Amino acid sequence: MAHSHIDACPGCEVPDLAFAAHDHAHCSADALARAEALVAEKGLRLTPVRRRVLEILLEEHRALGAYDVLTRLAAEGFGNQPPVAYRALDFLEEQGLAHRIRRLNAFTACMHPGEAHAPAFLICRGCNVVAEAPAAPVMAALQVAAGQSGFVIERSTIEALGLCPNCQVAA
Amino acid sequence: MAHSHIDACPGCEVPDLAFAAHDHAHCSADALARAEALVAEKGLRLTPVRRRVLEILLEEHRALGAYDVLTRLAAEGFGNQPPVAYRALDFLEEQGLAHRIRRLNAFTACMHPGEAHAPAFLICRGCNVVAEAPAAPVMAALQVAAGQSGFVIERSTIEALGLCPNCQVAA
DNA sequence: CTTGACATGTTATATTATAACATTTATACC
DNA sequence: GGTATAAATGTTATAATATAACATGTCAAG
Ligand SMILES: [Zn+2]
Ligand SMILES: [Zn+2]
Ligand SMILES: [Zn+2]
Ligand SMILES: [Zn+2]
Repeated sequence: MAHSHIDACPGCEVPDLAFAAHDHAHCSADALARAEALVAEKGLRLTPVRRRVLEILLEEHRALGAYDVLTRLAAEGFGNQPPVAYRALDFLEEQGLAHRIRRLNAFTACMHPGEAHAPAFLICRGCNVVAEAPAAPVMAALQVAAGQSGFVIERSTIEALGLCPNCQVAA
Repeated sequence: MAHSHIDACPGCEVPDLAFAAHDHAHCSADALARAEALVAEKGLRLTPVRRRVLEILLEEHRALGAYDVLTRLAAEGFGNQPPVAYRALDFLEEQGLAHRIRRLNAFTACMHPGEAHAPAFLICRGCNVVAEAPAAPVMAALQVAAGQSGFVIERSTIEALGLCPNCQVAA
């Protein structure tokens, strides 16, 4: 690889910078490479459909609906029925390579697959960009709130809707 | 009212106790009374459908799908088409009398309407109970995470899926 | 009592998601 | 290589969730 990914890497290691101008080709290529490594390591297969769906999601810091993905797949000669898209998306989500954004009924690529992370998302209603934010403190606070009633958290959904810096200026 | 609601009131003022045995008739009656007061104060109308939908949601600490609500309404002589349920649910949500649980595509009554609160939800996958948890610290942490990238939060979704104390024992 | 705003009823359709089964493709073993 | 096995994909059909658009009804103000 061209450089260390332990260090800051706009739009990739510091995903909040999804809102800022950055070398997105790098984001995308890097996430794909990590995904391939991760899947190989687990003895799983990043088949053509799965890989293509991931590439499509990686094109932008946005979330795509399953049917948007399906349209793209169909145009490229893959199956054109919903399960084709849903199965690939489900696989990617299970492997932590994509995330479901519940507020949007849509999916977005994970920009740092392999790193243990409980994701929190910032969704801009102006430009539709979706960014992953550092969620450890948020999760910790949620654990505390849950723990007070003896509730054990298994999965959590943390999504914030609002305006990114650019879109605040525009408004 | 029978007692002060500033003090602790299981299942109502301390909604995490939705998981515990409590006087739920009290929960329900109190939330409904508050809702009526709140709506009157705003010069809005808690019409028969809206009121009935709220009552239905208040029956249990669970979330109901719009079509579940619709079935109930239809059986009681209200309209039997989706907009009847969705409009009432949307009204209740806008007025803070009900909350949408995105993970479940369902709606749950707010157990302390009128109090300013950014809701966080604990969803038990064993018994399907949904509890509101104190979310201020969670929101604060999320604000910090968002603020670092200049993102301004307008609305947020915080939902945790897991097991309540009872269901942990059962498992 | 009429007007205007709000609420409800109704028809139709859009959007999102899954069940069930057939077919193909890749892997494991001989 | 050739078969058994598992995994993935394709396909048909349908379920579940949600909204657009317009007609009708209700209510309170003037
Ligand atoms: Zn990028
Ligand atoms: Zn934006
Ligand atoms: Zn209760
Ligand atoms: Zn439970």
